[in-house]
Formats: sequence, C-alpha cells, structure tokens
Amino acid sequence: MSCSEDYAPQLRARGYRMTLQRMAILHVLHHSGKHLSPADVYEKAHKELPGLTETTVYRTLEFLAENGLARPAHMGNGHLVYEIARHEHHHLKCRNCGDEMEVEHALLKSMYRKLESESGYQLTDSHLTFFGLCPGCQKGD
Amino acid sequence: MSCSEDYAPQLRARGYRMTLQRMAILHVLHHSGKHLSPADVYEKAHKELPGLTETTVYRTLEFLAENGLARPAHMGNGHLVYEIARHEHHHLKCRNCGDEMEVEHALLKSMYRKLESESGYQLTDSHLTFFGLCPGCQKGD
DNA sequence: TATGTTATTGCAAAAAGTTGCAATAAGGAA
DNA sequence: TTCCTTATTGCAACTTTTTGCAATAACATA
Repeated sequence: MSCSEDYAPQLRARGYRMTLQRMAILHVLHHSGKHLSPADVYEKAHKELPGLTETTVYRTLEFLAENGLARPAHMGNGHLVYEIARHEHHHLKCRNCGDEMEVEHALLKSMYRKLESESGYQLTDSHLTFFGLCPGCQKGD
Repeated sequence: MSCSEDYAPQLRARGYRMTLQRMAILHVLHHSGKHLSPADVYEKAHKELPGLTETTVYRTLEFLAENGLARPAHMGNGHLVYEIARHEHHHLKCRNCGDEMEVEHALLKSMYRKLESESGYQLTDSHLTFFGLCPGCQKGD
C-alpha cells in the first residue's frame, strides 16, 4: 500500500480527504500503469481493502478524474476506462487486432492552437481516441 | 415516416435489411439533426412505432454507427449519444455553460497525416471531443 | 405471388452504472 | 489527545445497457 507518490497533499490542498478507499484505488491504478475498467479496479482494489464497494469505485474514479489524478479514456465501445495521470496523451487503437498505442499530446499542439483561434474557445482538455489499422494488420488484410 | 433520404439501398448493398424499427430510428435521427441519447431516441421512435423496444434501439444505434449511417459521440460523462451521419466533424463543448459547437474535420487533416506517418497506422476514424471555455464564459469567470 | 433462408426483433434475465440518505471517519482546532 | 465539522462511504433501490434465444418478418428466388 505504499506508492512512491504521495497523493494526499494534492487532495488536502483542494479541501478533500485521503481515505483508505482512495489509497487502494490509486495504488491499483498506479501499479497497473495501463487502462482499467471500473470492474477491473474494483476487483483488484477489493483484494487490498475487502470492505470496498463498487459504488465507491465508480464515484472515486470520477472524483480522481475531476481532480487530475486519473485520466478517463474511451475505448470505442462507449465505456470509460481509467489510468493514473501521467503526461498528457491520447490513444490510437487498431480496429482489427485491438492493439493500442499512445499518441503524444505534443503532436496535437499546433492543431490545438488552430482550433483555439478559429473557435474563440480556450481549450482545457479533450477526449481523443483514434482508430485505424496497425502496420501488421494493413498487410494481413 | 418519409425522409427525403432513402437509406434502404445502403443497407441492402451490404446484405442487411431495412425494417420498420430501423426506419423509425433513422427518421428520428434525421429529423432531430442533433445528438440524441439512446433514451431520447427510444422515447421519440416509440411514438412512431409503439412496439419498439429499448433493446432494439441500443442494438440499432450501434448497428447504424458501424455502417456509417449514424455517428456516435462522447459528451464527457462517459455515455454515448448519436446523430445522423452527415459530413465528418467533431465536437467542442464548454465546460462551464455546456454550449457546444462543431469542429470541421478539415481542421484536423494535417494532424491526421502527421499521426499516420509517425505511427505507421492507417487511420480510419476517431472519437474526438474537445473541452474548453467558450468566449462568453471566459469573460464571466 | 408464394416460398425459403436468415437477418432482425422482442422478451426476460443479467450486468453495469447511478442516486439518496443515514452512518462513518478524516483531519483541523481546542 | 479529544472533540467537532463535514467529506466520504456503504447500503439499498433504481436506471441504463447488454446478452441469449426463440419467434418473426425482410426480401431474393422461383
């Protein structure tokens, strides 16, 4: 239960509290490193903290996302998955084999600026998932 | 029940069938012109075709999306909404007032190409939603 | 126009996700 | 350390979405 990161100060600074439930969930996200569905998170975190409920998992994941400690992502089927917040990035997924890679946010910077100037909006964040065929599946098919 | 568009040939060409249920749902999407949740679609389409079930609405929306007649979009809360397929576009939504505007796909073309060349993927489609503050809310806050 | 094949639907049951509210516990102040 | 405030949790009920399967109805063919 001891991550190198200590997330508690980030929460306290915003007037929120660190709880055993949040710790367990952050721990799971932090150590898995990849996308997890709410059910995945529940399954793993529940082992560390038996009393934990699914309700709390859903609420906590949303809470962590709102506060920048976790990132939600859409993976094509309309359901959300979550991962621990690291550098800002997006996802590119193969429609054929399901393989998935990260897209650096830097790649989108100029498009972001163009979008801001054309729309007048000040962009804060985005949910971007790209789909295509990975190099391997382009040959095979 | 008579849209100007006749979607049946598009389905038949792919070996699928046009049914009363699909007609009702397409009609609703076509005439609303905006995003509708599955529940919205059910409510409206059910008036036109009383026997229609929610199961069919969910399945049909997914089916229409797979076949390019409808477009799914994520609107931030993790739930999908659908609209009739017109020109390819994305969405930009204000985090403060909820106002929403379309983003032309053309704006992303060059980024798309860059992404293709860097990743080796051949892009097919994407689910993109941008969030930010609209011009009005930038002043107010 | 009648017939056969099979894509599609409705039903019922299950799974996934949400909500309201009373009980609990984090953590600042005494 | 104890007390107090209130953010957070668990529970139970509810809504939304998914799934398997038998019955139905499109529509190509004769």
